[in-house]
Amino acid sequence: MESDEISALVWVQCSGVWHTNRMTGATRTARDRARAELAHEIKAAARRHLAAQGAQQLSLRAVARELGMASSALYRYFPSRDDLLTALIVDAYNAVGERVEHAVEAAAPAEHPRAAWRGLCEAVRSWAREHPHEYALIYGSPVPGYQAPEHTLAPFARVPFALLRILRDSGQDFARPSGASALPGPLAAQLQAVVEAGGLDVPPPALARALFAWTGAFGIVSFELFGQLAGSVDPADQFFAYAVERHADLLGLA
Amino acid sequence: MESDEISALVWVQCSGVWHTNRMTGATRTARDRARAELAHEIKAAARRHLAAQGAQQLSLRAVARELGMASSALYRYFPSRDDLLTALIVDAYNAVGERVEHAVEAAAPAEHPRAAWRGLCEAVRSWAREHPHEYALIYGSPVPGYQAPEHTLAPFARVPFALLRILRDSGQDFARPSGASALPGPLAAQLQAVVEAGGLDVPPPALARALFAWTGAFGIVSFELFGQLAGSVDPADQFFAYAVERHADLLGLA
DNA sequence: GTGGTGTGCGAGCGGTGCTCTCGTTTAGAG
DNA sequence: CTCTAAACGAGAGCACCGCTCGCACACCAC
Repeated sequence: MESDEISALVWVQCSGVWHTNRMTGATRTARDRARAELAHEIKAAARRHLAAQGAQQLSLRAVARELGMASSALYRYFPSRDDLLTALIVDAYNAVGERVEHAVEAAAPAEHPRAAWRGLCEAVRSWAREHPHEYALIYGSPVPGYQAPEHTLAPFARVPFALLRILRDSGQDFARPSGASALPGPLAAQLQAVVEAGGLDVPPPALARALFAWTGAFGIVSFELFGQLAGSVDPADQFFAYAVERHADLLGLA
Repeated sequence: MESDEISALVWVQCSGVWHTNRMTGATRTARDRARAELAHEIKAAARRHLAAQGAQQLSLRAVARELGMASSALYRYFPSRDDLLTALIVDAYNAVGERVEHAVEAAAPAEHPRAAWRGLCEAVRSWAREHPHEYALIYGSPVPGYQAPEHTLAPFARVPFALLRILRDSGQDFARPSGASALPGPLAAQLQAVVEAGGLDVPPPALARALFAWTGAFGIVSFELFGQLAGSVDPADQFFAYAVERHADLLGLA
């Protein structure tokens, strides 16, 4: 859920000062502890504002007011509004990732891969419905010109990696063509590059099915949260469950 | 593409003045013509800014500056920034809807339903990639607290309706169970209500498959545009084509 | 003509992100 | 222990934002 270490690292990188982090390892000075605590409080207040009104309305000045400090003091902790948002993005990725991993774990993925896939999907959707503004922050339209920093990559990848682990442990025989026709050449090559770059242990056809299921599930959740399903299947509980089963079929999960 | 009649109607409703529209029917006064022309120019300038920097950065004052007028004068035409954005949303829905309808039409949907579905998907994706900020405006995270006005519904429905027309004209025998198991009771009931409310002519199982394909295709386009596919299948041409074919299979399109 | 109405303009209000300066406090080196 | 450099919080200020209001001017129906 929290990722203060990562945020602290970001800040230290921004200010260009490294010795404070290197010095004694575990024991920190009082100032460092106060700094970490205040940064945590800033993020907590910002997260409250985010949950209440969305990223668009998140105002540094309002956060500073709530904390009883001058707005300019916030810039000692987050160099810009975008950096604060990035910290919240990382936290959100970790929150949904943790929720998903717990749900998958609880379903005993090796024995019941289909139940694990169901758990993954339900975890994503329930978290999204509980934190719609945080979901919109990470899966909605990005801030124009926003480029995700490198350290957001690992938290971002937790959900798709959980899906790939389910597939890997599902006991499928990936060598068999599994009835589906072979992938077109260019797609197979592209996916093979992904497999090698990411050190994955599923072959391209399974990766293609995983991407299909992943994008499909998130497509439904996004449409539901962003109001595109209003007037058709809203609430989407039943339709989402239906789609999850269809994807499970396509994934070959028993 | 344009929808100035609708926008004009909105404004007239907002100002509460109806006689100007009723008066002579076709012939308008010089003032009315100037008004419509200027409203059109405002939207055009706003669309340029939207395309250049996104909805977040769209500033009424900047639009006014570009048009050489005082910012307060804009409020004679659009009561608020949100109303201007709503006008752009309607235009965007109509733009993608028109593009999709042309693509479907060009594919002779009755004879080649699968090609029509391909055309629909490629039209959506190509329009989205050409107008990413406008796509984000309508399919990304909505402005917090934003409630779509009634008159946005018809433009919004053009794409899903095009898909339903393909299905209806595809010559499928909807009476046959088509191999798939029956829908769960609650989902069937929910979809039946949708069918009746919308006057649709496809049965619930086909509607479920249509929703599945619709949300799936847009899920991929959104993920691609919003950067979620960076590092895996980006650009997503090959994967998108693969997903379109899988959905075509599930839709039963020959 | 004349009065009502639509229109553009400028000033202004409260808000925003962000910068800079200034005094204070603190941590670590000598 | 002293001294210095760094970090800190506060405040003023800049440019910009959405939006409101009052005021002139131009138009149009009567």
